[in-house]
Formats: sequence, C-alpha cells, structure tokens
Amino acid sequence: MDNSLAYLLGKLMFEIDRAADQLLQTDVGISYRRFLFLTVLQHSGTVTQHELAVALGYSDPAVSTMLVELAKDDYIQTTKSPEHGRKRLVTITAKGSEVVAKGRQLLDSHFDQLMVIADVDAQHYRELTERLQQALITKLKKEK
Amino acid sequence: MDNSLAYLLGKLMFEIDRAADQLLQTDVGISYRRFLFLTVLQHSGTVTQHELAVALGYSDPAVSTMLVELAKDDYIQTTKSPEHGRKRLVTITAKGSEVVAKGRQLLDSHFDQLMVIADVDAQHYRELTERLQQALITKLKKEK
DNA sequence: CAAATCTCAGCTACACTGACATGA
DNA sequence: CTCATGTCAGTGAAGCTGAGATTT
Repeated sequence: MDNSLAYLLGKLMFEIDRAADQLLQTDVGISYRRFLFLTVLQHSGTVTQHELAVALGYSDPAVSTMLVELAKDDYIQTTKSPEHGRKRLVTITAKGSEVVAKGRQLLDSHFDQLMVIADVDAQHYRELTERLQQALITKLKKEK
Repeated sequence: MDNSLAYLLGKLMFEIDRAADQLLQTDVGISYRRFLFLTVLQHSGTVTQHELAVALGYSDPAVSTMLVELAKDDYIQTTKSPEHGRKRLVTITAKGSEVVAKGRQLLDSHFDQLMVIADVDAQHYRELTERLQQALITKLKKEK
C-alpha cells in the first residue's frame, strides 16, 4: 500500500514543488519553473533558443514565449547570432544571475534544515539523486 | 555550480514527472496528476470532498472540478452524506482501483529498473524519501 | 526545394481566488 | 446569524501541436 516508491516520490515531489514555489515567490519574486529555467540557462552559458529548448526538454514555442516574459523582467537578453541570421543567442543578465544565486541559496538553506530534521545525510542523498538523474537520462535515451 | 541539491532534485523531479506522465498516458490512459489524485483517494477510503482537498493539498474548487472529470470516466463516485445534506462522500470505483493498481505496478517496475541502472538500493532510498517527506510535512506545519 | 530556427494562433490541463448557495 | 461545504465564474501560468515566416 504505502510501499510504492513511485507514489512516495510523487507526493514528495509535489510538496517540494509547492514549498519551493512559495518560497521563491515570496522571497525572490519568481516562480519555481522560471527559476529552474534561468538556472539551466546560466549553466549553459550563451546558447541559441533551440539549444536551450533541448537542454530544458521543452518545445521551441514554449521556450520562445517564456523568453519573452523573462526578457520583460530583465532576467535574460537575446541577440541575433552574427553568423546565422535566424538564430537568436540567449544570455542571462546580471539581474538574472542574481536571482539564480539568491534562489539557490534560499532553497539550499531550507533543504539543509529539512535534511537535519529528517536525519538524512545531505551529501549522501545528493549523490544518490545524482546517480538517479543520470540513470533516468540514460534510460530515456535508450528507449527512444 | 552543480552542487545544489535543490537544483538537482528539481531537475530530477521534472524528468520523473514527464516520464511518469508519458508512461501512464500511453499505457493506462490517465495523467500523472489524476493518478496521484486517485491514489490518495484510494488510500483515504470514503471521504468528503473537503477532506480530500486537505489530504491532497488542493483548494476545494480544484477538487470539485477534478471530481466531475473523474466521475465522467467512472473512476470515482459521489453520494450525498446521509447525516449531512451538504457533504458529499467520495469513493473510488472498481475501475478507479484498477487504474491505481495498474499505474502503480507500471511505475514501480520502471522505477526498479532505474534503481538497478543507477546502482541505488531501492529499499534504502525509499526509507530516506519517506523520512524526508515526513520532515517536510512537519516543517510546513510548524511554519504556518 | 529542403532543413533549421523562431514565432503565431489556438488549445488543454490544472491550479487559484472571490462570490455565492445551502445545510447544520 | 455564522460556519462549513460545495459550486460557479473568471483568471493565470505554463505546456503542447500545427502552421507560417525566414535564413541557410
């Protein structure tokens, strides 16, 4: 009954999602989705919209519209590619980087507290999670 | 850079969400959200809509509309409470239970494979996850 | 002409808040 | 009257597909 890991993880994910969104919204003024979006962008450096879509696992139109919103708030910046008139290069702004840094700090500190309460070793859990994520990516690729 | 657990978990959650939804949609014909909804309902037994909303962490209207949809597909059933004319009792149907069982089996089997690939002990990870979920609930309650 | 990249239009799932009806 | 429960109306954030436009 309770011993389904898929269900358990599902519920945990749901609650983390909610909690993270709440935290980010009130303290940094951004949604969790957008925060992850910016984090991936920062991690990728300057890339084209399509590359960003692939990195995020989103469709091209989804990225396109999201970027318009993020640009409105000065979190990102797009410029035409000098060597390819169709491509647009996306870069995170200083304000965007700041949001990423702030958000990460915020979430991490709350997460650390959570780990202490749960009596779980953060380093250990992080490693397991990293392996899982890697495995999932590998699995999805193989299945396609 | 990569060493943020919050970010790592976020990405993992996102990918699991996608993968689970894909699996359930094609094999069982239901969204991941609805699957979780039904799972909680089955776990709760027969409850009022409001109780269900609390258990799920949703607003009352959200539950109300979701139930209408689920009833259309014969996954759930509602009846007026005999001792309280305003309350409506919600029960999962045989078809709903079947979907929950099928979905759980499907997700669990895929998860087990994932654990093997990632070389993570499922039992161990389950325990850590359970503790985390418990801690998160406790933490949220305290903060309110 | 074909392929890649981006945008536009329209749609869907699903959540929320605020206002309202109704029963205890 | 007031509280609790459920529904209605309207809205928002965020994703998708399919159909163009534009550039290589």
